[in-house]
Amino acid sequence: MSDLLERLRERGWRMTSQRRVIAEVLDGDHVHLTADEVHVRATRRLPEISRATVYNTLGELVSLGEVIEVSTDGRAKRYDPNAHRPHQHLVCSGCGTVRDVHPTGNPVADLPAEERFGFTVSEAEITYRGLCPSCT
Amino acid sequence: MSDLLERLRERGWRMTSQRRVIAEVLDGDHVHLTADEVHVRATRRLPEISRATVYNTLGELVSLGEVIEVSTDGRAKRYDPNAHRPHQHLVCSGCGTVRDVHPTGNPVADLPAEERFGFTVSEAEITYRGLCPSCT
DNA sequence: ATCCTACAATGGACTCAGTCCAAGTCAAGA
DNA sequence: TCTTGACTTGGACTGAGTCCATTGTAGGAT
Repeated sequence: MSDLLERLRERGWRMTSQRRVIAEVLDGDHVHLTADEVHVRATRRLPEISRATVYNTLGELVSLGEVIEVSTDGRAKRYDPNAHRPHQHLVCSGCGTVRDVHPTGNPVADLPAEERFGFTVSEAEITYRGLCPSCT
Repeated sequence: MSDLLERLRERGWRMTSQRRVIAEVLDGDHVHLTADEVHVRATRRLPEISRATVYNTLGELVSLGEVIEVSTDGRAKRYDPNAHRPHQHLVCSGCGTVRDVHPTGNPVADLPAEERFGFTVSEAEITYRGLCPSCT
């Protein structure tokens, strides 16, 4: 994740302790935290960080393309730092766990022209649902 | 949609004017209204219908499997009465218009075993995004 | 036709996720 | 080390949805 900090600095981001902590919290694979979870974890390292800053920073990371916003359940949005390798999501209907997955094929190609209603289709977002080993 | 009312009556639904109006509002193809939009339209026919009733009724229709809940944008959920023919959604990134679409192939099959993390995968929900003819 | 009652509707308070803003703070270039 | 504009803060606010005590009523029983 330090390469993330590097990239951000190169783009002229002012590096504050808040932003550093948020970037650290988002480090790892299969990380899909809500803004609130990010806030809780960030607070453990930097007690006075505010909710507004967490929302601001996550929003910036999303517009910079460094983090992806995922809504798997219609409730709080989740933030996925694995933005540089295209992937889809597998969600457990029992406990809500989310995993990054890589289906075969090109999903957009599976939508025939006569089903496109004249749209220019650029992207397909897939949410697989099922039960994880411990919820089965 | 009268067949919907029929099915509901058979399942022992008490038929009230509120429920009838909500079912009528949801009639049609490519209908993807938010709860609030349903409420506004229902109010035109039955001025004193309450928000709570709209939410209750939509929730019941969803648990009965007569309506599908769709969250295309992480904001308000949308309600799709086309529940008896499996389909996916194509959303315009410009204006938010939603169309029901039918991709070829079986999306669940495109997720290889080694990408399933031991989950029992039962379903795949696809959101295609792009620009509609008038937003292009 | 009327009565009964369990199921349904109501509206207002409440929660949860997220946004907005005016005021204070501070990173980093001069 | 000074300066300044970008960043942070907390609290008020919004939008979507839930909860609940009270009131109303569909539809079976009489």
